[in-house]
Amino acid sequence: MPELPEVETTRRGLVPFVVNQRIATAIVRNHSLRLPVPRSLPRLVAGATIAAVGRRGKYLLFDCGPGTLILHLGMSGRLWIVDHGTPPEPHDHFDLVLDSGTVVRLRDPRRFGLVLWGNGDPLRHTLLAGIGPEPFDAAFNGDWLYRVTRNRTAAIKLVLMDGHVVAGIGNIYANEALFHAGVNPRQAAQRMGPGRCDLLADKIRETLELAIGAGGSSLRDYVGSDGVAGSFQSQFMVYDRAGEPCHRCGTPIKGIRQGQRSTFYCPRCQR
DNA sequence: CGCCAGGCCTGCACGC
DNA sequence: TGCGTGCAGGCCTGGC
Repeated sequence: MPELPEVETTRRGLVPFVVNQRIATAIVRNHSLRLPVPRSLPRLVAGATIAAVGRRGKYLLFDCGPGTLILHLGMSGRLWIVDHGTPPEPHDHFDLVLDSGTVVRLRDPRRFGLVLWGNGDPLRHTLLAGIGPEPFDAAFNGDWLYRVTRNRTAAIKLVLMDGHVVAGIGNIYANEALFHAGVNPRQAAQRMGPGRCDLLADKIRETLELAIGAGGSSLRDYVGSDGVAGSFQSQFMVYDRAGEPCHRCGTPIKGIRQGQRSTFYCPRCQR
């Protein structure tokens, strides 16, 4: 599901509908997400005005003044805008009802998502405190990547997907960024030299930027909050292309398993 | 039927 | 004894 580009697309789609809007109430139809939705949530958000919608990694942060509504879309979560009175469908677990008559609705069939409340600085919340630098932050660069990969014997792809190393990169964009950097996903992280770390950091940013520009990738469940499907999947170079010819050199794309996840790469372009 | 799917936390075993 | 590390398992539904 949604990785950084999809969450960022969602965030941008929500902003015009929710910023400076007052929350009338919240409706929790199913408390059993990856962690229980707090029983007190409706009481906490009712009457608050949403000052901003932020993002940290794949977490969405609704700034409600003294506290923050924290949402994570998990694997199959989708957040979008419906009119007040729109009947909920199966897996519509959570509504944020605004005074304006707009409803922010969470649908998440697999229920790996999260709806939480954070008091004070949301970045100090246990689940957010340890997240690595944002890819578009100055703190994320080749130097950082070089530093955090020292002594890491794990494959570079697994390290990229570790949220403590860099925020927001999941399976799709790890695969895609490694292709664009010409790095073999099985490469031991510690064997990446400074030059390759620089290149990889650049390609991560580039890949994510392009995906955000395309409104993210629409696979299975994901559609942007404006209801418009993203189109970046048409630009996938390797993801889900096992056996198909590399767009650059024609060599069949390889599909392997790493850490119980699917990896795709071009054995010729990625060394 | 079994396997796979965009995430990520926890717990365990291991080596230093 | 403690740490970093790296796996496996778990949470769920739906599609093939």
